[in-house]
Amino acid sequence: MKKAGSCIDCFNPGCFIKYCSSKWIKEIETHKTEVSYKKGQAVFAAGEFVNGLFFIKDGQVKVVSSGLNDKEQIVRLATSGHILGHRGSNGETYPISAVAMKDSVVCFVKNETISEAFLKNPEFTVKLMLFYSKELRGIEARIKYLSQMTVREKVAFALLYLKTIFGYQAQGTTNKGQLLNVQISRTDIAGICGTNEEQVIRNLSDFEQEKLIAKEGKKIRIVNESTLYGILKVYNLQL
Amino acid sequence: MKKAGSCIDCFNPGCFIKYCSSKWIKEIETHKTEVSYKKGQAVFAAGEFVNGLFFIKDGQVKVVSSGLNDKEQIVRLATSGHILGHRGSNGETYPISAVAMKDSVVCFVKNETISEAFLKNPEFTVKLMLFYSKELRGIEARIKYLSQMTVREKVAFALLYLKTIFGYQAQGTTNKGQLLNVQISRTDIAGICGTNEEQVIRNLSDFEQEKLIAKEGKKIRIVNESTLYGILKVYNLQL
DNA sequence: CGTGCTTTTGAATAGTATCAAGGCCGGTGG
DNA sequence: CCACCGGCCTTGATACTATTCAAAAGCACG
Repeated sequence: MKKAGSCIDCFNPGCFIKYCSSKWIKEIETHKTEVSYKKGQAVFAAGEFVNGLFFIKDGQVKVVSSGLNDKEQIVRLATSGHILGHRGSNGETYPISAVAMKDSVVCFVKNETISEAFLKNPEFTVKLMLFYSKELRGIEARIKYLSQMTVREKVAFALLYLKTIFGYQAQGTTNKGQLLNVQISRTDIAGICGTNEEQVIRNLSDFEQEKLIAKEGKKIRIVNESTLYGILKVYNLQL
Repeated sequence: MKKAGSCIDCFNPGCFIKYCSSKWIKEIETHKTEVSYKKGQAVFAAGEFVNGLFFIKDGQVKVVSSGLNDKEQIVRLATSGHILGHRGSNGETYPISAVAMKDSVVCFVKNETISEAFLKNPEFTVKLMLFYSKELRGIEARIKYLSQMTVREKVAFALLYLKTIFGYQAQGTTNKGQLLNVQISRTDIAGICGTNEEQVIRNLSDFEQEKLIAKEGKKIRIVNESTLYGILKVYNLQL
């Protein structure tokens, strides 16, 4: 952990702190901490006290909810510019955990600072509110897919969800599709789908045979995105 | 639809509008509309344009997402004091629908008014933001239950969710438990669970035999709430 | 006393989870 | 350099759970 650099010079264009007044950006700068996490490390864990708000400066994080016999459900995925851990006020504890999916840098602003910033920077607060409402919309779509889709559909959905959050690799584009910009285990994909490793593998193999995807090293190439969407068209989802 | 009465005199203690300055409460009063909906009527429907924000003054509303062959998933339940329909800005359309579960009164404030109110009333905005973050927490719990629970567990969860949102009837208390303050069809319970009518009925029948609940007219009496919670204890949920 | 709607029960089917076993690959140590 | 180990990935067989289909009973309403 270290005292962080300037927020004004921060390379992350999506960070909400930018919507504060310049006076308040400086205020937050002096009070925030910046922490680096290795792949697999927890940014926070279920049961810990909520002491503030996390802003992902650079990285990929999964928000997981550990349920029955170690089976973990991925509640949402987050990347640079996203917010983590604002789920209630001081004294409450996290109901879920956040784990780095690759080496990540996260800024932390403690409750007292952030609460005052909310009251003094309405535009900042509104942006954050809109972020939450967007998150809600996304998670409502996921509610539907978890409850009504077949496993095949869920796996297709998970791939498109990964694309929505993390996008494609710039250098991964060929005439045979695009490479997902994330390295994720079958178990974690199962965690997104609410199923198990084996089912994910079976369906990925099916997709590969149908030439919808290709496995490329540790990453997945989306060969035929529109057909993948087609699998889900009856749900008319808005990712 | 009619021009509404005073917000200051409003009997609904949970309404967020109360957090505005008195000047702004009057401003909102003059710009809002108050609409009554009959049971089964839509407050808004998927595909309509988002023009503002709904505040439930008095009633019970289900937010539904219609999916595969008319099977509808209940994304969340809302009651007096809750907010509906703030899922994006002007020009976007609702991805979901909101339907009155009983005769309800809902106040509507259009986008221009509410956006300005946000910027001028920081306390109001913060309260709303916290409401959304609380909603997120709730829906994240539901993600887990939809993906990992058995149907039996889901039905138990649905009953406790109904209790959390709508509570018990004041006059429904006896030494044999308490009456849920809502009239809901088996199909709608199935919509909460993400299963079908038949499974709900089978499990409700099981619960009745086990003396956890009792069917009383069109309503359900929770006879043994703690055992119902016990069914879900492995998930250590926070409702 | 039908008519239509919700609820209930049963039986057949399809889909999914679980269990078991083997393959692949990168790293480590002899 | 090769053999071994452990992690992740893959496949197949089996058991189970949930869905679907069908049919009938209960109930409110005109």
